[in-house]
Amino acid sequence: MGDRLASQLEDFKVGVDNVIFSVDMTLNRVLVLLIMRQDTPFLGQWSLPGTLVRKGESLEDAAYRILAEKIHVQNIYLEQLYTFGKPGRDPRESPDQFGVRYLSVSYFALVRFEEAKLIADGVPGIAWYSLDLVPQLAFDHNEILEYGYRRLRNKLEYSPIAFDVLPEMFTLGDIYQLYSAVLGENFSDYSNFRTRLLKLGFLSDTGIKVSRGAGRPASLYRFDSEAFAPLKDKPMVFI
Amino acid sequence: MGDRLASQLEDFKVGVDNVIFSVDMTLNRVLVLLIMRQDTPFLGQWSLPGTLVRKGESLEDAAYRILAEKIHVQNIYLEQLYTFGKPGRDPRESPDQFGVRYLSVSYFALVRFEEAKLIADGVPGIAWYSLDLVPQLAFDHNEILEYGYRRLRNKLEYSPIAFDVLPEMFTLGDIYQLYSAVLGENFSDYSNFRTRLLKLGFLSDTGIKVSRGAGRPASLYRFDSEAFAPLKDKPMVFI
DNA sequence: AGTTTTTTGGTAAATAAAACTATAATTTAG
DNA sequence: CTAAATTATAGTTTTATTTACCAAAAAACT
Repeated sequence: MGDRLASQLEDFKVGVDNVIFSVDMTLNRVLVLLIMRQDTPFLGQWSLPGTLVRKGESLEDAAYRILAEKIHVQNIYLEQLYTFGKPGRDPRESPDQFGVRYLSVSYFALVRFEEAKLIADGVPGIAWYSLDLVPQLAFDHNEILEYGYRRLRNKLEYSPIAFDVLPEMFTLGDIYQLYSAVLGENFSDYSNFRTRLLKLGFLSDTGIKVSRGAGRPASLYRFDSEAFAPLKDKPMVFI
Repeated sequence: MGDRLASQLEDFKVGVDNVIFSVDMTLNRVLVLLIMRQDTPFLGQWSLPGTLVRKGESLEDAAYRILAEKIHVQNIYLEQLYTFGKPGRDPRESPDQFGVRYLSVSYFALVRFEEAKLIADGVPGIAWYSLDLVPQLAFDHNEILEYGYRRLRNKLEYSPIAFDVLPEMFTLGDIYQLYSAVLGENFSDYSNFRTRLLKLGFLSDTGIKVSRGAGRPASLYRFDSEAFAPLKDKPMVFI
């Protein structure tokens, strides 16, 4: 930083776009939250929920603001994803509208499906889309979503983010289902997956048994954040 | 994106700051490139090499422009690191200078020390700093550097970035030295490190032997990018 | 009542990681 | 010039982990 010729510099508006994932355990689908745009450009088209950063607002604050505007939910996992800034990525950057660029700082978020109540106020549409049914999105949002999905897959392998989309209590089969849905079928043997997971030492058995259709009833487990805390920085493998 | 009240929105200048790492194999030190600032704010203080993004320039282009301005070098590894945008991170964001924010998109770069010729034109200072001797930097650059160093350590474990800082030809001992310098002493047994590395299958022995002081001469190896290409997306462990 | 389904708790074989040993080829010290 | 020290290389052995597979338990389904 420190160019002399201010006239050469670009002026930016900075947007924050969120890739908000969730999982519907009953239908076993990975979901992403989409908003139907009510403004030009791309009016009426589906897009990632986003906003332009306001005065005095940090990027993360802006990301949380969108989240709070669109869904009522307790637990939110949020981390920065990537920054997209290719010239021309936003049609508002028309050459006649002299020297305004639109940057998008994207954030990656996870919420629990059952806890998340969508807020439809003021937007013509808001919906959880199954990942395989996502339509053509506004701007470069398909690319951003793709980036977010890659992050989701990667982090599932070495980080306990699954427990931010799973319900508070879950069966080991639920976790396996989630991993299968994201990482593809037969990514690992179920029995081995179970033992590996339990050996990590931060899943506590509540003792409560639930029957889901046929088969022996399963134990409900809970993520024990106190048991996890000291392991936070140790490398661990989930798959 | 799509706020109605344009007056609430912040106007940004966007900067790109590079965390450029290298390694001096003879002294076995990890190095980062620093620039002495010739402009206010922080005039005369050391900082990461950066620039403000120009009209029509992509973020990555800006990152490459800095690199090209500061060092002559063939091979460059470059990837986006993180975006820093907390209000007040740049003193030029004074409340009187109405509503201008400074965002920094940081990039992570690796170059080969012997091949990299520093270009001191127009700056009062440019230097490779050993990581343990880095002074207080301008802006939030110490934080950015810390972030970059974490990325360096992480990527060394599962990605072949070592070969972007090592010379074209290197001994297995060189790699071990590099890993020791970054990851700390005795991170692994040398003998086991060797066999693990060779088993990955993309280091080719040139047959050339070199003597570095005492001891049996070592074979020079070379990173075989063709042998690596098909393994690119397979998970692999270096340490 | 018997079959199917799912959870659960295992074992055995294959692989990989960690610890360790020995030898080769050089430089350095005496 | 020779012995000692040093570093590279090539193993082996032991231990731990991963993978593949098996079987009983506890429920639903037919």
